[in-house]
Amino acid sequence: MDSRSGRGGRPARQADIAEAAGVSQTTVSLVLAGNREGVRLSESTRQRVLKAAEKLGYVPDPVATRLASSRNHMLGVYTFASAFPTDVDGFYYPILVGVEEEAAALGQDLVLFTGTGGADARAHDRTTIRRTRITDGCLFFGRHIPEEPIDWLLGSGFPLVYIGRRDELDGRIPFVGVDYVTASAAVVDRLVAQGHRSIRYLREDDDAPSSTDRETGVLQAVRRAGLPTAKVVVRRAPSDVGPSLIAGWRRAGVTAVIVEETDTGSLARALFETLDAAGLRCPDDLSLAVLGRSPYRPEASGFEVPRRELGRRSVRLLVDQITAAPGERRTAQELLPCTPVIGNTIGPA
Amino acid sequence: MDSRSGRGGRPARQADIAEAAGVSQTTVSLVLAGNREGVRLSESTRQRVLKAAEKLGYVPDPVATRLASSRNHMLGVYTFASAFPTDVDGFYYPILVGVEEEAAALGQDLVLFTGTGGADARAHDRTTIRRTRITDGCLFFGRHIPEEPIDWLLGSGFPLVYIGRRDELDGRIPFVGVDYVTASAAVVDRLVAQGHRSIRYLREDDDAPSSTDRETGVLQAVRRAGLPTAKVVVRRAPSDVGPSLIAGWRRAGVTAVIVEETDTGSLARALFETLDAAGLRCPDDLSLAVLGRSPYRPEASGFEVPRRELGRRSVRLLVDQITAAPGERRTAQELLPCTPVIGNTIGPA
DNA sequence: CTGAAAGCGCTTACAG
DNA sequence: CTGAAAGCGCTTACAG
Repeated sequence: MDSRSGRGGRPARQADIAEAAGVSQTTVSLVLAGNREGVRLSESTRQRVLKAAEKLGYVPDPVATRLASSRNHMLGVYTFASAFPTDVDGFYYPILVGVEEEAAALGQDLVLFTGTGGADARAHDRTTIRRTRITDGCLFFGRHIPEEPIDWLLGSGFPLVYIGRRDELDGRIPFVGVDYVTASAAVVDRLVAQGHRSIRYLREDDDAPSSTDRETGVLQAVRRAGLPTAKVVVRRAPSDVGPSLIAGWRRAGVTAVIVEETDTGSLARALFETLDAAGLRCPDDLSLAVLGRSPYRPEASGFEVPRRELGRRSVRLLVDQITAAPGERRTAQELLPCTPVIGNTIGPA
Repeated sequence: MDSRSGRGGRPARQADIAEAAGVSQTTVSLVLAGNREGVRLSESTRQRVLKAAEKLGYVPDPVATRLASSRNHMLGVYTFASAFPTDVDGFYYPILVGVEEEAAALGQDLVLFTGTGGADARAHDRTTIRRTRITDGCLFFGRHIPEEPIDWLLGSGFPLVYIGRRDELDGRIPFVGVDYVTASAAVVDRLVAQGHRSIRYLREDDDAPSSTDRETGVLQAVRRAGLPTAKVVVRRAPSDVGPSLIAGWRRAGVTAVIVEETDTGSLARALFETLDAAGLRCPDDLSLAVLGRSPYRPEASGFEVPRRELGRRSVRLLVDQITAAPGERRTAQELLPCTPVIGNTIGPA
């Protein structure tokens, strides 16, 4: 049995222990903090304090601890995506799973910053973003990034890691990204090896790094194959993907189409639906490759983004940043390789 | 342009604003807190303070706010389940989605308490659980509940809501649960209406309320139908579900089997696999009903647990508890109805 | 080896 | 209408 609390039914504090053990509150703090170097306490005092703490059912107040010291073993997760990953089929969910796994493994709690009302109504301003400072460090993600508040956070020395490559702010943003360039080039290589000479790459009309990198990889490989790059890249909003686009390609002798699958997922989907509606089958009528795996056609050829690993590594990098001495903290940026997906939509030209 | 911070590059505090505006820090706090009743401030002071705050890019420190006051608009999520919902197919994920949606709608951030290392190694003791107090209130879930720390939290007046019905601690635990009794009885009614007279109910050998309630509903309906209840309930560990069990039922003339789908999901799965292995088809050879929807056989007849709604309502109840005056806070307990699933595994006896 | 004091950044009576 | 002071529960120099 224990008394379960300090005076008045509230949870016991260090002061209650101090009183019970006949020592100062400072001493209690010292004892409970464990063996900090340079501090020596008599064994008898230690025991008395420990016993009193046990008896009173003492548990440190995490809020006070955080205010007075610096670490609280909480990591933030903040998203600039239009929808927080509440969607079961969402692009972000596997990333979150990885984040959660690694956080648990490293003994960190997670704070999901969702509280600003509807995702759309949300202003990613400084006030909103500064709330992340309640944590030891924060993970950010989303296709686009508001530079000002991130700059501000970074400038204040707050540890953060972006999930996804970022080149804003003179490359000062630490991130764990995906090597879309290499993966995308490999897809083109595969098509070329199958004899395809007239290829189109359908991409979103939106310049997030993940899209830009895919395009870079595609063009690199096209050039390397000695093919003309002029008409390869086709920018389209999902709503502008229709029968006439496909018909035009076929007239031009196009034999393979590549499409990107991003966090919005709608462009690839629009293409699949248009192909289906036109009665075209892949790879019989046309070879198809997807840069990233689509839930609507998981068997398509292309590559898979290591989303879970992305989450895990981001957490590890963030914890590294938090742990590193502020002086020696360098901008850490890493890229993860994608896994090729053989699939069944690429055939000979 | 603004100076972005107080002196020395650190984020601005109220004291910095006070200095800049030539008022006291108290006044700054008063102004920024908005219109608290009984406090009147001259418009000119207000404006000066607001202007200075804006200029310095002031954002309140949530930790300090929480320590000094009581609310910080963060809700906790804590699980006693053996696995935190990191599993994509996990039972808990839809609940979490509901929690997140509603939290966002109500302007609350979410803290996921995952940080105690591996789920199994985790000791749900007071120290671990008290960390939830960093939030305004916390959601708990999992089949089993360690009474002592929950009692302790409850006793300290900390708002909490259990996701799932609970009758421990003399019914003092607020919860949002599922009406398994009614839903399970309805399933039996359906079987009886189809002429089934010899029914077996396969359940886990584990007494969580969700299992107990299903059994209660099943037995209620069996009794109501004037059928013997003696042999209806069969308790089995998933590993003990095999061909001999099924063979025995068939010899005994059993025409319908009901199985529960819980958060572990393994018992229903074991049954499906055994039926498949035995080459039995439902409803041709045997009618089958699942109490809860299984990802392994979503088309099975039975009912669907309103998991997303469970999450949403839990958040609402929790926020109600937080908002209510401590005195008038009553134990709030509610049960949600399940959605019947017609399915294709029930046929005439 | 131990304690008194200041401080983390706020809120909240309590005075004027 | 505004300010000085105490307090939330800790940690961390700084003295002894």
